[in-house]
Amino acid sequence: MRRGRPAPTSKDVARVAGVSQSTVSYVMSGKRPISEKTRRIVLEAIDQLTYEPHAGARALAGHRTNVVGLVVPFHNPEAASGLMAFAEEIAVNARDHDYDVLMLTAAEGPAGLARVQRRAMCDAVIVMEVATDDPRAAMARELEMPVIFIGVPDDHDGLHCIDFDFETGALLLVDALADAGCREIAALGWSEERVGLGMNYVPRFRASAEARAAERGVRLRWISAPHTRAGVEGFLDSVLAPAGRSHPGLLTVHSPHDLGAALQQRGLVPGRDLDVVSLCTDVEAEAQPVAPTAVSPQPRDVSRLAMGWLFDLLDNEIPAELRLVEAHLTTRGSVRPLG
Amino acid sequence: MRRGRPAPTSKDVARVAGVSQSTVSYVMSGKRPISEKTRRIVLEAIDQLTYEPHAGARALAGHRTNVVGLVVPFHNPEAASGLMAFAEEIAVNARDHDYDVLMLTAAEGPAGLARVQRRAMCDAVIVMEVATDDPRAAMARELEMPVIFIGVPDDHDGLHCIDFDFETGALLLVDALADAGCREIAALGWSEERVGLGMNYVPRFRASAEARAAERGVRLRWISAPHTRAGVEGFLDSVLAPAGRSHPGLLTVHSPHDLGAALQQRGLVPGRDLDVVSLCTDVEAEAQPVAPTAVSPQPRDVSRLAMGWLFDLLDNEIPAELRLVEAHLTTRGSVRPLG
DNA sequence: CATCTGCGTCGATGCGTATCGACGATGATC
DNA sequence: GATCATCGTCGATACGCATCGACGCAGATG
Repeated sequence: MRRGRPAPTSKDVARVAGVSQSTVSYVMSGKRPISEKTRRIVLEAIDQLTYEPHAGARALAGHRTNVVGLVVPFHNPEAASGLMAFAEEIAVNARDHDYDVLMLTAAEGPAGLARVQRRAMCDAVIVMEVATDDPRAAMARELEMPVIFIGVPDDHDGLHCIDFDFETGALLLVDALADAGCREIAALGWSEERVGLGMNYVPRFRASAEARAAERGVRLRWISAPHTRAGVEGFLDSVLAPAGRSHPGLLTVHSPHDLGAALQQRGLVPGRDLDVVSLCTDVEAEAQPVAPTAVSPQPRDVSRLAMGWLFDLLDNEIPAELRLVEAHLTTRGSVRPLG
Repeated sequence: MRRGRPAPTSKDVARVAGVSQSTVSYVMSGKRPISEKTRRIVLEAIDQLTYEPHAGARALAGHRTNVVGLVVPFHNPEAASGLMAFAEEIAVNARDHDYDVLMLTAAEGPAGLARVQRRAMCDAVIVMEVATDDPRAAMARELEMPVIFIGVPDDHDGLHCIDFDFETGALLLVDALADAGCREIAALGWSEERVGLGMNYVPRFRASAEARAAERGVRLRWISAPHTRAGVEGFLDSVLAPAGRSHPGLLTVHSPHDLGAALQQRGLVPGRDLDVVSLCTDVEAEAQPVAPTAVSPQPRDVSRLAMGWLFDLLDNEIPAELRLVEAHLTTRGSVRPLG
């Protein structure tokens, strides 16, 4: 950390290039035609001085910050790895468009959105982990800048929402087990703690799974248990108690690490002694002793699409809409082939 | 998202309050004495208009952005939960000082630091996961704004570095085992992948552990194995092969989840059949079947101290220095009491 | 009563960029 | 050869705030 010369300004560039400051500006923005010769001279001067425009001045004059706000949910070690992947994808996409990312915390609530708007700190905001009854929804409707919600509030009228297609994901998972001949499915859902946060995808996933199970004539039981070792053991006890009965299948959310261990200890191998499918990321799945056939709520896909949408919104007026990210089943052999 | 009136400016506040714009500015900054009466009138106007200063204009005129850059390392699912805790603490501390956080990715490298400096996007930067031979070190020395490194490059002359005191942590862990009467310690270190990234704490921790082991007359073996189920099994095989020998102790880094399961499967209970200590966060420790006595590389403490230091640096010229965060041993009963 | 000292406020200016209107030069058109 | 559109560039201005110098007014001092 040392004192150096002040950063070069566009005026400096203009002087070096022998043109006016406004010409430098037009070279950078391309908003007016510039002769090839002038353009080259200016670009050379920019290069030579390693000039970069002052972000504050640019925001002041141009009413654009080239920054997107990202409201990150904290206190969630369970999904931390997914969140990091999400944030990384956001950041990388932003840089590709010469945008930066301002990290905001969910702790600020709706007021945080109002703040960044009034202070003109960013051009748009992405809000992660939106709850069914999220107070930020009302605020988002009032804002003058685009807001994209990851997740779907009950009343999402007038909001730009995007989420993984948990409903189709549920269908795929139930079908995978039903196709293998399962007559009963035991499901280990999200932890109570997560459910309490009111995430919309919880009931959506569940309702969809139940509907499809009913269609297929399969009995589906949701078993409430914490994702701890003890919780998993309890889950297995209650599922496997009527042993050797009618071909049970397991459906788990987040593929708790202890489940693999608990099965192993009981000498049960998924794909041999029982069928297991999971809703979890590929990383989570591969970490299991026997990687489960699974649907992944593609965090990277969601954020990439969200960013694409966002940049579109910055330039064009697009009506509010709910977008879903396609669900795919990845077969990994934790389900017995039929017959 | 709707069109509304333009955001109020300090001039609007001045008009409402019946004072000049500069008076409004001085009320907000406190850099000149203001009578209590005027102050109240102005604050009321600010409140009434829900005025907030334009960040760009403020940065342009005041040469201060009230933003800190945070360079986040990605591609690290292993430590994702620790990183999130770290980032959260940074963000919360920043907001306490009316600062915001700009999220930068390590992918930009040293150029990223130069960029935010020249564009005047933040007043200081925190760099996470600094490697032994980090190219950002040289860049940091050239920058005119404070840079705090989390981690210690080999040549950290002229740099502000802070890190957990891994050396003392190693002493505490080795002592815990030696005090329990262990004559041999098998250590499972960081994954090869992590070591390849050149993190300074890896050799520091290891050398310190070895030195203390030698002092205590304990044999310390580092065993290289991936943190997978198979890797852990191999580790245990090579450690426990000469069964019932001379009271072996296990020292693990990051407390791989599979270790607890593998021990359980072999019918071995830490604190009864063998001694286990770990270098891992409290969250990781509590997630184990038998929570190990451990030293936690307090991510929250490190980031809190880093932010305190940073705000100090913004106001005062402080010579470069290496600061270490105190290590503590948390006893959890995975080590047999002596005798 | 004249002078001095602070305190509290105002006006003016600058920060670096984007953008608008103006204008000279160039080539096309009749 | 005169007229006209088009292209490329310039100068001036606005953006919203922080800061500096100036100034008026109070009370204190001789």
